[in-house]
Amino acid sequence: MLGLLSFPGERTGYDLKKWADASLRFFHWSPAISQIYAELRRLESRGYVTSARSGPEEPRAKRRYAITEAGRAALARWAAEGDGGPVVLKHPLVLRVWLGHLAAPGRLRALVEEHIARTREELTEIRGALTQAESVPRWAHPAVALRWSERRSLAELELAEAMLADLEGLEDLEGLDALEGPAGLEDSGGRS
Amino acid sequence: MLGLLSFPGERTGYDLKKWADASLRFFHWSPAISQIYAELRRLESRGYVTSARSGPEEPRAKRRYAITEAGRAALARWAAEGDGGPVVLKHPLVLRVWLGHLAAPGRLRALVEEHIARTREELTEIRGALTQAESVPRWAHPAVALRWSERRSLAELELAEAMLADLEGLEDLEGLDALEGPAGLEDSGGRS
DNA sequence: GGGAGCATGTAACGGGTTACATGATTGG
DNA sequence: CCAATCATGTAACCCGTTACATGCTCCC
Repeated sequence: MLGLLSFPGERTGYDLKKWADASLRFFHWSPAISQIYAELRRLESRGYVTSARSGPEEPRAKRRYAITEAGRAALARWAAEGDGGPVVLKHPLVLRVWLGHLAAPGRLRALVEEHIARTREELTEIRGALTQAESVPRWAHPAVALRWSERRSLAELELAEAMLADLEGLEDLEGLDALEGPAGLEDSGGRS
Repeated sequence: MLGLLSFPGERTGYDLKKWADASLRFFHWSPAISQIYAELRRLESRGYVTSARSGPEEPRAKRRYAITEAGRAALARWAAEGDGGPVVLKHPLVLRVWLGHLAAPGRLRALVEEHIARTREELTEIRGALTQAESVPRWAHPAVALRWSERRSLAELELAEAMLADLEGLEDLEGLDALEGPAGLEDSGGRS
C-alpha cells in the first residue's frame, strides 16, 4: 500500500485496487479490496497516510489518500532492510502434472494448453501496462518490473511447451512398456 | 498431503515434510510441519488416511500414515475438477525493483546479485532431486515437474540477468539527465 | 555425555479471503 | 430508467505461520 502511494498523487482505495490489479499483480499478488480499505485505515492510525474526504463529513464519503513523510520514511526503512525473503510460487498446473499418475494423459495435456492460452492473455495485459508505464518517465522502475514480467510470461510459455513435450515423451514410453513390458524378453532400453 | 501419500508406501508426518521440502516446494510451497500434523489428523477423521502406530498405544508414538481408497477417490476427484486456478507468484525482489526510486541503484544491483546466487543454489538442489526422481520409474510425473522446475530456475537466472542490464541502462540514462538536464553546464562528476 | 536429527504435538496469532451491505455517479 | 462502475465498509472465517513443549535415537 505504501509503495503504491509513494508515487505522486492522491488516490482512493478503489484506485489502488485497480492499479494493483493492473501492474503489481504480475509479479506480486494483488490484495483484496476489503483488505486495502482495512490496511489504509491501519496506516492512517499509524500516521503513515492521510485521507481527505471530498466534500463534507459524511461517514462513507470518497476518501483520497496520500502518503506522509513518516510513511515515506517507514517505506524506505522497509525497502532498505533485508531482501524480502524467497520467491513464493504456487503453480497449480505443475502440481497436477506432479500427480499425473492419477489423471488421464489427455487431461493433463488439455490443462497445459489452457494454461498456455491464459498466459498468452496475461502477456498482452502486461504489454498494455508496460507501454503505459514507458510513456511516463517517472515510472522507469515500474517499467523495469513490467519488462521482467513480460519476459517471465514468455518464459512461462516456453516452460509449458517444454513440459508438454515431456508429457508426450512419457506417453510414448508408456506405449512401449505396454508392448514390451509385461511380455518379457526384449528389455532393450531398460533397467530393473 | 493426499498427493504426497498417493505414492506407494507409508510415511510419518516428518517424512512428508522432508519430501515436500525436497521436491514440492520447487513449484508449489511446502507447508509448515505443524500444519502437516494437523492436516493429517483432519484427513484421518474424514477417513482419507489411516495411521498405524509402531509398537504399543503410547500417546505420542511414531505414526505411519497411508492413504485409503476413499482418500484416493477424493484426490482423484480434486485433480479432475477445475484447473486449480491461476499461478500465485510473490517476487519480493521485483517488488523492490518496482519501488526502485526509493533505493540507491547499487543497493538494487546487490539484491539482484544475491538473488542470482540463491537461485543457483536452488538449481543444484533441484538437480539433485531430479536425478533421484529419474532413478525410479514410478516417479515419471514428479520427474517432469522437477524438469519444469529446473528449466524455471534457469529462466529465473536469465530474467535476473536481463533485469540487471535494464537497471544499468536506467542508471546511464540518469547520468545523462544529470549532465544535460537541470543543472546546465558544470555538473560533471557527482551529484547530491 | 551431548548434540543433531527424528518425531509429535499445542496455542496464539495474523494476514488475507469471501460474502454481505450500502449507496453515489455515469452513460447508453 | 437501468445497468455498470465507482466507492466504502463490516463480519465471519480459514489457512497457515511462529513459538513453544516434549521426548526419543543415533552417533561422535
